[in-house]
Amino acid sequence: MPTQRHRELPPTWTPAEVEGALYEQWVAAGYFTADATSDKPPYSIVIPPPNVTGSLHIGHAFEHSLIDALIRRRRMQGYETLWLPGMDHASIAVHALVEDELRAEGKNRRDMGRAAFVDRVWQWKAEYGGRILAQMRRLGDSVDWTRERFTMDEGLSRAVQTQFKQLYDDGLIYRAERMVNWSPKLRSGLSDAEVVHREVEGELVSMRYGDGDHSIVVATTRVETMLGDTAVAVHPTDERYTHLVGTDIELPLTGRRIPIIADEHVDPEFGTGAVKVTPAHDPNDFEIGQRHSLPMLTIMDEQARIANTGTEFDGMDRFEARVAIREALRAQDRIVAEKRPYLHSVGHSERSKEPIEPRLSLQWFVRIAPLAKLAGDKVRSGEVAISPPEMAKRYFDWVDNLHDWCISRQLWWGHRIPVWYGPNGEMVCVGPDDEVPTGAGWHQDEDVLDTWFSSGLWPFSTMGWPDKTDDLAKFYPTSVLVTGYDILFFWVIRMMMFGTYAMDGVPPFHTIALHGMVRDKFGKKMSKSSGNVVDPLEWLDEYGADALRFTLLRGANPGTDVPIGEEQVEGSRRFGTKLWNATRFALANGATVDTAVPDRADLTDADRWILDKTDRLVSDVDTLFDQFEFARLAEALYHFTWDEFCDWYVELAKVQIVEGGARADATRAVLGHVLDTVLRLLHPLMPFVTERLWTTLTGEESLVIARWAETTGQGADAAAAERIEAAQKLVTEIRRFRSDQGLPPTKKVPAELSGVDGAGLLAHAPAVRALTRLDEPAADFAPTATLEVALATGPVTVKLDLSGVIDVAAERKRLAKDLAAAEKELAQCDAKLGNPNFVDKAPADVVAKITARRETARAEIDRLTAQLAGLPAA
RNA sequence: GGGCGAUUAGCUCAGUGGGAGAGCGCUACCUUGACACGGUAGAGGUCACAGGUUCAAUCCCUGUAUCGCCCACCA
Repeated sequence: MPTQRHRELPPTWTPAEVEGALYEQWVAAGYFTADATSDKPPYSIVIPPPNVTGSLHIGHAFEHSLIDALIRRRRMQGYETLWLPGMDHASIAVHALVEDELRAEGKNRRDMGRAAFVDRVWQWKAEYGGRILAQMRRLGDSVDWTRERFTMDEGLSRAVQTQFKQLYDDGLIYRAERMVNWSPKLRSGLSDAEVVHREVEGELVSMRYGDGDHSIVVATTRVETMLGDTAVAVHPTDERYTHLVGTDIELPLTGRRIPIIADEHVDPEFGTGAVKVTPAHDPNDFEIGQRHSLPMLTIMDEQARIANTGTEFDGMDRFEARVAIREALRAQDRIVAEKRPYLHSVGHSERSKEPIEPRLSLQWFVRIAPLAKLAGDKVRSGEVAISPPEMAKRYFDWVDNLHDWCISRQLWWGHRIPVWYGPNGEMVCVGPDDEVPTGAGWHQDEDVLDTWFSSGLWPFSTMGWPDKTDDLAKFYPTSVLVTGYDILFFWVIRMMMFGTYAMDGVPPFHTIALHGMVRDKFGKKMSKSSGNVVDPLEWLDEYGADALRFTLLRGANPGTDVPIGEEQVEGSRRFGTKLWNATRFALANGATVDTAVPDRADLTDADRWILDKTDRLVSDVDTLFDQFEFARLAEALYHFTWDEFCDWYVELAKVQIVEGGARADATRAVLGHVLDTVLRLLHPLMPFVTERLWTTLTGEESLVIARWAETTGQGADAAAAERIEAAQKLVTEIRRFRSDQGLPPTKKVPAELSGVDGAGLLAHAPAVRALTRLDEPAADFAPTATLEVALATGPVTVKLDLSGVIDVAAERKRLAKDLAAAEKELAQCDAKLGNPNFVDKAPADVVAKITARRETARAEIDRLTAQLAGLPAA
């Protein structure tokens, strides 16, 4: 820890050198674990899980940059903070990874046994946790990952069991035979959210049931399901089929007879207007089946092979059977039409990729309606805020349209459903403290719970719930959830429902802050197939954590995606370099925080101007932080540092320091104060480089535990600011003239300034001369060129001795351009002011402003015209 | 099929009912005592298109086109 002041910085910096072992020092010093006693409210953030691959994903680098910035600021403000690391479904994903690993090794987990499997999972987790830890540290994440609960499974099981039992006892969990999304590969049911729909080229086959007059044509994309048909449905008002409704028809290949029924669901416009009904293998048909009490024939086993139909097709895979049955029907001359390829949307398993098969099975469900209402109302009432607010619409879309949630999974790992079945059909839901029924014939349900069931408990299970812990009392509900909009449905809604339900109606967050996804530099989605995926570890090596973090934050507009490319990271590193060099300059010139900034009376215009800008920066950054406007606050800091502080104040300060004495001392104090402030403000965004610069500047222990920046309360000096802006304009105009005249920037030119006093810039003349390389006129001064500049505070004339002929053409071009601009301005103003409606209806201040602009434009035109006329003929 | 969002400089994106912005890229000049990972100056845009509201529209409304995202059980 730097305990004594080292006032010099090396002339160059490398991020790696600066970052070095800083993080380890912070951890060792206990900065991240110190349990501050504070009068401020506690501040907690729920964070999503790291990537399941165990390496830092760019999306997580992004998310953690946001979260860490929020946390660091709050800590500097004196809040007691807590991260709730989101390791839950990552942890469960580890199970899946291990399972994949075993499969690759050709091992069967059932042979291996549950205990050995779990051992393997632990091994994996240890390695995985270590990797994540190392990477988050490199990023500078100030979460105390050493407190990470890789061993939390036990506590989580208790929470899961408690919640299940409570829901069960309240009648919100039920078991039912329902149509579920079935993955034949995983041999498990899936929730709606785990199913992705994709356009595929299938076939639409029309086939004739029955014979002669008593026949009907139906179409399907899944011919094989016809074996399970138990009806044909038509629309009740469809006159083509009225005579058939109520009769039976022969179902080919099976010898069964099925009824023709009328149901509103059928669209008479589509196809033939007749639909085959397979209640056990199609969600719509299931509903029709229920309405009409149709038999529900399951014709496939859990691997989607045809089974129990008593036909030759038994044992065939569904896709095999699709062809075989189609051909069998063709042989009977029943195929009426075929459309191939037929583009339609088919649900696929997100994890195992194959088409899902709707399947009738006995599953556990959560009754969603009452929970969803709770979750929706909390946002509707404003108790929970969503940022950006536009995203609330999407939230309501979801929450208001949820179906009951199938929570049972036929997987091998996960939290098992805490229900026991007895030998005589008993069914007992067991709470965490209940006796497990023993004795012959008792067994636990084999299914496990959907990952999102336990994830939904995250904001409070991590704090020790169901026990009434101190953490829970202090940090629940959490201050903010920071997560991507892509996970709104999966995770956020479930946490909202479960949190509100389990915690006596108190929703789990005050604010849900949604961010977008990281895209490549062209705004395209990153994907392995496009080859545009970036590895944040490479950028971390090349440019450092500060540059990576700043880049990500700078792109983070609430709720929108973040394009990021190497050029931007380079730019961020350049910003770090700029900050480094500016601080180095300031220190070399004695910038200090040891002496207070003098009273306004002893400050120059430039001092007052930059101090006011600094104050405004502090309040702007605070406001933007509160609104999660990371991009804008990063931009504000970048702009202030580079364009206001470095480009102007530092240049003006050089002149003031040369002056020496009290003026120089005051300047050193101002430089010190501004840098101190801006480093504090930048710390949450670029923790390493700011730490190094700030400790050098102040000699204090660490910026991590420093107080957040505050305003001076000096207030603005509008007149000083106006003079500075006038001086800036004067400087820019002179530089422009010099550039147009082809004068090298470094060449010193004798010049006479007049009108400076009248423009209130007398005190700034030395600075103007220094910034424009204009020397005082000597005795033999013989001006060859004249430049007139109209400033808000008055006109200034600059006469220069160019010791030669001026470039008249360039000068004419410049003046002509200015003249054209002024004329355009005048025309616009005239048009407005010539319109009586404008003068009558526009607000007085607007009219006054336009009038003033017209006068300025007129004066400019007169001046420029005269100057042009005064130029020697070309 | 439904919903949402976008369309602003070569690229990626901010922004506002009254004078078009940033970063990168580009042009010219400059190794000036913090910084060439730099400085200075500059070029570049009928703010997608068509209507409407308004004294005034890039901004508000309607429609069109293109793109993107989310949702959806049409056989």
